[in-house]
This record gives sequence, C-alpha cells and structure tokens, in this order.
Amino acid sequence: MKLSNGVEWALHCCVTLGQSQNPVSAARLAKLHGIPPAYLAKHLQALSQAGILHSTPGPVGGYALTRPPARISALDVVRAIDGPEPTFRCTEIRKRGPLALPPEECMNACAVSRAMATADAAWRAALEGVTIADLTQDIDADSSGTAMSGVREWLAGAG
Amino acid sequence: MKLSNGVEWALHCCVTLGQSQNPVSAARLAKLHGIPPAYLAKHLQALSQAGILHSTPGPVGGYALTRPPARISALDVVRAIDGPEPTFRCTEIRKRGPLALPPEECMNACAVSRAMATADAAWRAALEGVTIADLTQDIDADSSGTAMSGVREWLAGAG
DNA sequence: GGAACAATACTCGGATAGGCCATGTCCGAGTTTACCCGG
DNA sequence: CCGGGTAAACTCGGACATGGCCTATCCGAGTATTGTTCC
Repeated sequence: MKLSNGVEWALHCCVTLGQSQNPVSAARLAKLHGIPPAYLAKHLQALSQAGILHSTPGPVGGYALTRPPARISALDVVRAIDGPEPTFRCTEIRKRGPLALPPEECMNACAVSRAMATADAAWRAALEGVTIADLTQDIDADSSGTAMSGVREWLAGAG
Repeated sequence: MKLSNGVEWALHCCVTLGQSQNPVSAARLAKLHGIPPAYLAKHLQALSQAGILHSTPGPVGGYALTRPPARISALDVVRAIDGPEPTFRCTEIRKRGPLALPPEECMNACAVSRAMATADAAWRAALEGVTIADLTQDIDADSSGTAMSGVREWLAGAG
C-alpha cells in the first residue's frame, strides 16, 4: 500500500496558496517546489474538481483556495488526490468456496472488513483533525517564522 | 491508495489455521476460500517469511500458526503481506526549489510528513489492537457459533 | 515377522509472464491583457 | 486624447505514452509416506 506522492505536493501547494491573495499558476507552484509542472497540473486539476481550489484562466490566472486554510483538512486533500475509495476492499470471501454463506446471512459486513474499516476510520479521523492552517503554523514554527515570509516574498517577486 | 487484497485472504487463512491442530496445505486453504491456489501460495510464503506461519514439507505438510491466535495482530499480517514501509513517503520537498532549506534545518521531519505519520500510527494502532482471536470470535458471533465448527468439520474431512 | 531400502507422491519455494494503475507528458479551448488604429 | 477592435500570450482542461507494482502462474528442490525386499 503506497500513497500517491501527489498528496504531498498537493498539501504543500495548499499551504503555499494560503499565503497568497492572488491566484498562482501551476507553473510557478511547480518551480517553487522543484517538481514537474505538467504532472503537478494534473493533481491541481483534481483539487479543483474537488472544490478545494478555484481556477481562473488568463494571463494573471491560476489557482486559489476556495476556503480559508483553517477550513481545509488534510483528509479533503487526500480524498481529492487519491480518491474516495477506502483502502480496504472486501471481496466477500464468505460467499465463495464450499462453506459459502447464503446472502441472507451477509447483510452486515464481515468481521475482517469491519476491523479494516475501523482502522481506516481512525486514519481518516487523524487526517481530518489536521487543517492546512495547522500545517502552515507548524512549518513556520520549524523555521522560526522565516519560511512563510520567504514564500510570500517569493510569490510577490518575479520568480 | 489501495491495499492488496492478499491481506484479506491472509487474515481469513490465519483465522482458519487457528482452528486446526494439524498443518493445512495451501491448496486446501485455497479450495476452502474459493481463491487461486498458486497466488495464495505466494502470500502464504510471505507470512512464513515474516514468522507468522511455520511451513512443513511433505505429504502431510502445510502451514500452521507459530503463535496462538491471540498473539497475532492484524497489523502483523498486514505488514507481512503489504510490506513494512509506511503509506506516506516524504520526498523532502523542502530541499528542492529556489527556497530549498539547508540540510542542517531538516534534521526533524517536516510538518506534512509528521501529520501523515501520525495518521499512519493511528491506523496501525487500530490494526494492532485486533488479534486473530478477536476476528475468530467475531466471525463466530456473526454466524451464531456455526462458522468455526463448520470450518473444523471441513478441515477434518477429506475436502 | 521385523527392519532397512528404494520408489513415490505430495509439499513448499523461488523464478517467470500479463494487466492495471500511477507517473509523466503533450497539445487544444478559453480568457485576459496589451497594442494598434480610427475618430 | 479616447474608445473600440484585434492580435497575442498566458492560463487551465482533458487526451495521450511509459514504467512499476500487483495479479496470476509454473516448475524444481525437498521430505514423509508406503510398498517391497531381504534377513
């Protein structure tokens, strides 16, 4: 099980976009983070379709957050990039083989599926408790308050 | 992010093996669950290498649990099948781009990586809290106590 | 009858193809900007 | 000098190749059984 690394890019991009009042193009975001522009565009597209970002075309267009960073959770970003499907997909082993259960006894999920779903819920709850604003604050704290000001300065400049 | 469905098979097989005092071959486990025998063998091999199962060759050989079901957690099975790597792999975006941080400021993990690691820890903790014995009991409860006795009967028979 | 030996059948183990999704890239549709021309 | 029109440049959006991992499978190495043969 490996999480798409696009999630990491998307989270960093959301943190960056929270520092800008104007839209920022995919090309500039890619240059700032040192990642492939075309591929990042694909993920930003997904964030736009999920309603997290708002895209504006044109020369001064780009992407901007639709909500304040405090109202965007890491789970929102993960679901937008990686898809809403749960990590575990039950294939209903109960209904196969010589001891297959009849469908009327399979109304509720099997115990294995329930255990995996519980773990998945715990994972999602942890992600839901972290917002883009939290990440921004933590990153700033790690750099003694210089990281975000540097980002704002870079965004204001020509790049 | 999708979890290998081999995890589901491995969990069910561990529950089944907990009901048998004698080794059970991969072919019989596959037939009981209605899954491809050769592919299941690959996963059972992984469980054997992880120290969860003990394999005995020969005509009456097969796989058996190395520990009581109460001492085998779902996390052990997941790690054996899916690998020990965490779901999120930080690519150190901080060190890339025009605002790259110097390595001496990257001693601790970045905030994004920490948040994902926390969620991963929650997921693993939930899996670690569930044992094969718990799953066995839950499955039996779902079927009003008939599932495990049926499995034991089938294993005792010719199959 | 008992024991040793050889043949056998069954088991696991690793090495080997195929399919699907994530990765990486590209070009076209749409829009804002800037410039140029006319009044 | 000012307004309208046009051309251009820049943006996003979806469609198009490529690689790696999961899926699926096979055959060879090793061992307990079993039958046979000899003492």
